[in-house]
Amino acid sequence: MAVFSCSGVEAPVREIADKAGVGVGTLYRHFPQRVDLVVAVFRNEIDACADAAPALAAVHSPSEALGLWMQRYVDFLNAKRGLAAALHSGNPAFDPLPAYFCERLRPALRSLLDAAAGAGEIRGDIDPDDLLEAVGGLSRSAPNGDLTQARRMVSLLVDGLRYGAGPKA
Amino acid sequence: MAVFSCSGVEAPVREIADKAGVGVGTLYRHFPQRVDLVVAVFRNEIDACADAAPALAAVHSPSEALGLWMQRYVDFLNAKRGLAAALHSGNPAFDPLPAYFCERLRPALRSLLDAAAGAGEIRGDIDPDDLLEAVGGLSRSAPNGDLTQARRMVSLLVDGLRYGAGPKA
DNA sequence: TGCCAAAACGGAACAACGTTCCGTATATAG
DNA sequence: CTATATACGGAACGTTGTTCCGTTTTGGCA
Repeated sequence: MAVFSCSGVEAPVREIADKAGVGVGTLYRHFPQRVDLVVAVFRNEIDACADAAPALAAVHSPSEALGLWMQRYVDFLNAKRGLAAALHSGNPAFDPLPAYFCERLRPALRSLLDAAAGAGEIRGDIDPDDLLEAVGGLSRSAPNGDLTQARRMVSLLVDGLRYGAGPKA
Repeated sequence: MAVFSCSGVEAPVREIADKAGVGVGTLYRHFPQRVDLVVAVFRNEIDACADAAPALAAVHSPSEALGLWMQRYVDFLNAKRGLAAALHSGNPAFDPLPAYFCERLRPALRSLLDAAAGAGEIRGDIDPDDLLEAVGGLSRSAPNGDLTQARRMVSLLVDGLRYGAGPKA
């Protein structure tokens, strides 16, 4: 993961092995192909992002947790910009990743939305998928380094969720 | 071009040289980098597609020429599906290509639109860029081999252009 | 504790790739 | 016709992903 974010997804296997302090043979026993390595890293980061949801919910109010998680999600998308190209490279090894992406992130976000809606802090008619995709579009449209703009837009989006909040159904 | 459409854009340089009946040295004198080769092929196909416009206009009625060229454009997009991934690979050698794409194809389409609109066969408020992008989206959304669907949709689109046609302004 | 099979390791070795280089063949000018 | 310049072909180089095998470490049994 460190090598990927430093030297890009195209970093040589040897460099990764060196950084990990192991030989290439060891690396290949754990990840038979180069692609398996990047898939594993990607799944790992998806998991980390999904797991952040309950963690945030435990120590913040529902709508605060939602807002903080959305920013966390922006970070995730920004870090994975390099991988987006690899995903559409046609390599079938990447095919299951989008499904895993939804499978993990959608419930994570849904739990945050439900909690916030249940507490009457936001409106209740929000589809997690819409939101995930919207934030994706937002941070894709922003230029490379300027993720502060993406943050502002997402923050605006979350405020929008609060606007129509009514009392608990 | 033959090798690219047969073995994909990632075809080895040696294979291209063999197919061309020359040595790799000769190939590299004409195209110093592998990337230059695919850029040249791409520009070539853009030119061929753009040049098809006046050729079709010379032997068909304005709206027929427009419809035929749109189908020709679908073929072009379909053939270049493999290149689309390469274009977004971050290699700066590909940067000028999108501009060239617009520079050549926009006037080509505009001349067809103007001719058809001038003849009162289609409406006159169509933006070439909108159309190019729309067809791009149409043939991107269609599955791999099924370009007959893309053809039908594009044909529908062209019929739509005819719908609002009024007498010459 | 001492030994041995089994697993894990490291890095040299392989194949394929893009790219460079140089000896040879071809063309061109005088 | 010769001399120079240009174009050519393919062997050779460096770097990549991947495989292979000798060595080390591990873990259970006497």
